[in-house]
Amino acid sequence: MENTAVNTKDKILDISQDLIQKRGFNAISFQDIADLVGIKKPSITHHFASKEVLGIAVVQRYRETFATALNRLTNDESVSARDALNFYFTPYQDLGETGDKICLCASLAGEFMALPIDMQKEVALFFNDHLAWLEEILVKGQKLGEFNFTEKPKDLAHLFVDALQGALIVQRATQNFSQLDRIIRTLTVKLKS
Amino acid sequence: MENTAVNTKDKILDISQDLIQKRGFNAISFQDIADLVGIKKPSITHHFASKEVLGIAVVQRYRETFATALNRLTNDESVSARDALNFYFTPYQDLGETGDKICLCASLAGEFMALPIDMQKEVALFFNDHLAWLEEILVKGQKLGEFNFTEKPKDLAHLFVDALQGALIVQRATQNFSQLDRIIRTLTVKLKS
DNA sequence: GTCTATACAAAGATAGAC
DNA sequence: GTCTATCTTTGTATAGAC
Repeated sequence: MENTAVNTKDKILDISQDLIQKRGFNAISFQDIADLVGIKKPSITHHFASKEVLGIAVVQRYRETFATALNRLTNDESVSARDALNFYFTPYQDLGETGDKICLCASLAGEFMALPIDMQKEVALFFNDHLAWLEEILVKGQKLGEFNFTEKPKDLAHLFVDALQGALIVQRATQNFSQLDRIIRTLTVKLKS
Repeated sequence: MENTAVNTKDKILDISQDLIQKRGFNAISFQDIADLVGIKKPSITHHFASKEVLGIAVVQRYRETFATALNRLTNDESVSARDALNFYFTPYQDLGETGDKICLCASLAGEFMALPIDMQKEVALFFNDHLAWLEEILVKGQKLGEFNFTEKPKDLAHLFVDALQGALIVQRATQNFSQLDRIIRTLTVKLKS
């Protein structure tokens, strides 16, 4: 999940993502992005034809970065279900520590009806990716005796995604930055085998 | 939680709230509001001096409406903890059924860093109100033997708020509209005494 | 209390020089 | 690939008539 761009195009993507996670898509402008990248406003157009095109690129990259990381975990037989789940929490924990950023897709989902349709599709894919991955991990962990729970795996996967995304949103607003860690503990305690 | 305004000022508040719940604060304009209210754009200024003033009024009213309803439940001795909790779910369920709206404060919290400071404060108060109320109800239900759970009431209150808010956000994006009801069931099953 | 008219700034986007 | 210059639209806000 590193963002250390060398070329301008990636810098634009990095800074746009950062700004959206802080303020949302509709509250940022080419001017904001250009200022932080260190170029002039119209130069962005050379890399991304429109704000919509830029927005789509940002979400797509974000979703694919997660998909790749999650698939790697699932395919690696040496990684236990519990380790995989713990690894899943780390990006949320990193976001929580920033104090001013939430998940890109939570930010976009908050203004969902004001998004271009192609951005909406990417956001939906992101959540569905995560729900499916979590369900798979929970089933795997249950089968191998790592987890012990009575809920349906699908319901528990929903609970995890909703609670984690909600926790980041709520804790940023309330400035109560221990909340995410507490939620993670509350969620995982129920998996004790 | 009814919104059937008779005067223009309340109509502006109602429509603004509705639009923010759908699209967020930064994505809406006086023009959008005026069109739906059926007046001209500058007429809004007569009722609310600025967009910020309007925004503050919308959140404040929203927060106070909830606070009043929740306090009524807490003060009414004839209402059991379980009934109070079930009543707490109904606004979320109503929102879930719209298919395109989320909690006003979740929408605002998603673009938190792009909000005027006084709107931020109102949003924070809203969440803290709900967290405190839920904790109180959980403690009460536990004492009276209505609920049976092992988590700390504060942690469970966090889980409820985060999961409910998260569920509305995620289900709107994924168009999977059974998710909120499933989350509510998942959450309440753990309270079975 | 609502309107028309307008001011002013900022938005996204394009053209064309370098 | 980045710039300056410019276009067009839209945003919030104000002035003043009715």
